[in-house]
Amino acid sequence: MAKTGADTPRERYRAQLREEVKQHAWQQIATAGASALSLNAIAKQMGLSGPALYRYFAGRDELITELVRDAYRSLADTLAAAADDDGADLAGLARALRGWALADPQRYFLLYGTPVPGYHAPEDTTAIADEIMRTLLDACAALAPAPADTPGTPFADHLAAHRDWVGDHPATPAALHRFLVLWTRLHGVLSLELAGHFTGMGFRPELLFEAELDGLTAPLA
Amino acid sequence: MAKTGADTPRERYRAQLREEVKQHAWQQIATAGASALSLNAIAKQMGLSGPALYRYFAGRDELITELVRDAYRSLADTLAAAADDDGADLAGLARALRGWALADPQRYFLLYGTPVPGYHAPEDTTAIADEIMRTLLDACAALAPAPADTPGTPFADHLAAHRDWVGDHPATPAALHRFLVLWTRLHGVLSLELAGHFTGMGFRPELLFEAELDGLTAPLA
DNA sequence: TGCGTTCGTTAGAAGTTCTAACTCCCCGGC
DNA sequence: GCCGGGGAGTTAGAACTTCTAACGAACGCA
Repeated sequence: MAKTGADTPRERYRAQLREEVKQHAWQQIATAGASALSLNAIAKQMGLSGPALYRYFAGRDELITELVRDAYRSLADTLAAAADDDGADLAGLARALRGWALADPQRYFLLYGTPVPGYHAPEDTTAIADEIMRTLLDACAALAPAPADTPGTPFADHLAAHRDWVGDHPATPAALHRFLVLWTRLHGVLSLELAGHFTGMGFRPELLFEAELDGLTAPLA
Repeated sequence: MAKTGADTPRERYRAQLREEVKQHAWQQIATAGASALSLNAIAKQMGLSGPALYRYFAGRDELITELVRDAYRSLADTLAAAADDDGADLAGLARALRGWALADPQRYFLLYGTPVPGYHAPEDTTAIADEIMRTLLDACAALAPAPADTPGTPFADHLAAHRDWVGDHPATPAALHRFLVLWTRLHGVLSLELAGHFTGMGFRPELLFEAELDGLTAPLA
């Protein structure tokens, strides 16, 4: 291997301290949001003084990038585990996504919330994001094994002509459409719920989530 | 009237300067996001020096609250105009919402994006938000005039028992369900599109939006 | 014309990110 | 076993931010 990481004791210490910083950062993000993340405050919490952390992170942006990477990784692993457990069952995946989002709303928002205008995610983080998409797409493709004879929706026809983004995935246009609908509908319910737009309305958001899920396992309208 | 506002020339000047500050703030938000909003930078742009703006806004939070209020007002007016033009046509309302969001994505995110953890919207802004919801709910209620005989979805049954939030609106549980589905699905597509999660995928997001809209005018699954 | 309100200013406190320079100690080679 | 290099942590400081306080000056109303 090229860079195993934990070679010398110094590198081990370095990795450990980086991990500790990230732990404090998550705690801070969960309580005050990503925009309120302060390297200074983290340093003070750890008993260090200000600029010490700049030995470990080039700046606030690199720390956030690292957090984004970890969050994507966590979600990808969670969904992969759910796919293994339930045999790529779509409802199981959706509920795993919901559980993951509810466990730490700010972490979900860090990935799928309001983007920071200047910030561009590095290549490797988008690769993990693609992995997440592929897990969901697999489940959609497995749901309707052979709908090649059905004509598909008009939007599916459009997708058939623009499927570069799926690479060599053997999903049918109908499966692609189902995946996009799955993604956007679940995100719609989840993000509004996490943002608190349903509070005070009295009804239970999880029932809306389940209702949307029921519609997604049935044929699309 | 109690406070007409533009009484004395001083008050007129005051209102005008407040408006000018907000204009610069929107410009700044559109390019760098809401979290990067700087009163100092706005003052410099206007040829004033730092603390001068504190005569007009108690602080950053009050400015943001004012912007939120204006954004809600703008969206409410846009939807109301669309409802008048198209006779409360649901598709027309949805397209008006989409157009409004695309015109200034950061403005949409300010209302429906990642919430600021510490911030709580004042009473009057939530009142305008309710007005927006009511416009959409009206269109949903008008779409299916008398479906009282149909049993409705399981989630609609749940809504029938928890409809305090609609006040005295005469919408059926099915209409409530349709409204929530409309809102969450449109927000799902819109927010992911505005956040750039579809860029690089090649397909046209507006077709996905229209496809979801087609499903919403038909009976729910 | 004069007085008071309000405006805009500068000064300054407390916070942030981040750079620069300095000390100190630990680890590895000899 | 020692001794030098490099990494760790420190303080100082620049350039920002929000926001308060105190000051002069200008404007408007009576």
